[in-house]
Amino acid sequence: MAPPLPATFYARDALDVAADLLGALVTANGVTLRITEVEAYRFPGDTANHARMGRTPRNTPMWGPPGHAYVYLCYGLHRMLNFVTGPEGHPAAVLIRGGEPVDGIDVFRDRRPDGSCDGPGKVGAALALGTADSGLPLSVAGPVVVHPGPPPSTIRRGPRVGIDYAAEPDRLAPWRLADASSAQVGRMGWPRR
DNA sequence: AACACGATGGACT
DNA sequence: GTCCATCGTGTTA
Repeated sequence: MAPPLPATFYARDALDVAADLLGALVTANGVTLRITEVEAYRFPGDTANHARMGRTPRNTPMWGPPGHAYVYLCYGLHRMLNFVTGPEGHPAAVLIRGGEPVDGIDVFRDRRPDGSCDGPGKVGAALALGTADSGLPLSVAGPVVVHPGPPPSTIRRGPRVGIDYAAEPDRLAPWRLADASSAQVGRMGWPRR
């Protein structure tokens, strides 16, 4: 198998990294997903970014070097997986919003009985992630690893979802990207095809 | 110390 | 479409 994506892969603008992550393979706790949907959270000037108010205990991994996981608890229930991007001290990240299971299907089926993995909370569940995984590197053997994978033939772009608190123009910025031909993509919020 | 709320998902009308 | 579970986190006092 090809080596994991190196830290230099992540050391770029989050939007560029997001596009190149579509098709990549993320492995954790016995399941591998081919990434089908992502969202970029940029810096500076992105009022949807968790780091918009500065450094806090939760978002500390975002301020560290690229190529690390940022996992946080949402609504007290869902663990959301992000990949830290950009140089150290630049708190940007890509949220992994969907994936197709390509390995560990039996385990995946135990965690996602209906087979769907078309939302960030579902990705966290499918990979059995916890906040203890926040800050771990992605480019070396460990609990969470990312390998290159076959890119989509067509990328769909639309505004990010669940960020009504953000100011214009961030709220409408088309920084949500997906494999246009995958079924493991959230249905809501896309512009007309 | 109190409090409001969320980068959601599942159930239900 | 609506409702709401569930709790860590950040902000405010």
